[in-house]
Amino acid sequence: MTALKYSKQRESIKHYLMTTNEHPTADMVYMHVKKDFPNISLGTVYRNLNLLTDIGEAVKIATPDGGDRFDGKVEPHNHFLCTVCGRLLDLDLDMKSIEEVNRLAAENFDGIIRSSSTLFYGECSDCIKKS
Amino acid sequence: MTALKYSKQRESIKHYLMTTNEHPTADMVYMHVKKDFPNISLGTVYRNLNLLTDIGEAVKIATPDGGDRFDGKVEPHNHFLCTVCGRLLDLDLDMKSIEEVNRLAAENFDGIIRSSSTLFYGECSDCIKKS
DNA sequence: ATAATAACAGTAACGATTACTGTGATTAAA
DNA sequence: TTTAATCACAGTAATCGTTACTGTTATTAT
Repeated sequence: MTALKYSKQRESIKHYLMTTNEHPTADMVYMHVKKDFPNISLGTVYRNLNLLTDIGEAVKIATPDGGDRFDGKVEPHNHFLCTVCGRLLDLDLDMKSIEEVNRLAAENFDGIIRSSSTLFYGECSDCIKKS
Repeated sequence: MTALKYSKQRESIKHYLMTTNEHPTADMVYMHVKKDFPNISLGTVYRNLNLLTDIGEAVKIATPDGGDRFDGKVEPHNHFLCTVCGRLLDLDLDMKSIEEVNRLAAENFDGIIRSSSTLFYGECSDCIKKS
């Protein structure tokens, strides 16, 4: 209900999220945005990341190894976590497949499924080359 | 490499994980096991949960809302997080569907996919009834 | 311009998790 | 079945990611 007020800092955070595919942690966002706003506060980064997530302009990705990652790509898609190097990569399934999974899941389930997020595990191409 | 030594505490933690479907947090495990071992340490719970996870006798589930959950059911299956009440429930897809998803994902992906974990979001049946 | 207030920087507090330390339990070997 | 080695423990301190607080600054509506 409270009006949303513009800020350069939020603009910068959002721009970074939308132009990177690094799936940065809050701290990575902080370090990056610091280049343009040397005295930005980490709290500001967290507040804006959560704000952007709440209004649907960013996505929060939980991983079993430490802090959350953020993504400026809000269209439904999935992620791959390399168990060797720890990198988080985009993994696009076409919408049909995603919807199909949700439909299959709904068959044996006694509630309403609104969305889903799949995290795939394995070895990324870079780590395969090195081994 | 270092030998694994038996302990009643680990036994109890593992037993609880295997017989509940609550997907407890570390703290919930702590409070439960405390009934049998009143002076067990929370550190012991964490150490053993991680140990069990490492040796494949438990699974750690990351959720975007706070602490990790643990599951003694290690066969591949997925989970549903109710966005209303916050409960985490099992959601079984048959193996065929899971494998199919992994196969579909592998088609557009340049690495090896070993496993996947899908978190579904929506409203559980209890919360639907109440609304 | 002015007033109202959202957003900020800086910092303190918090909750979840891990690391450390000295003690006790389990295991393998004598 | 003692002994010796060491893993696991309880208890506590430290760390890490995140959120909350406070006084100041920037944005917006009047």
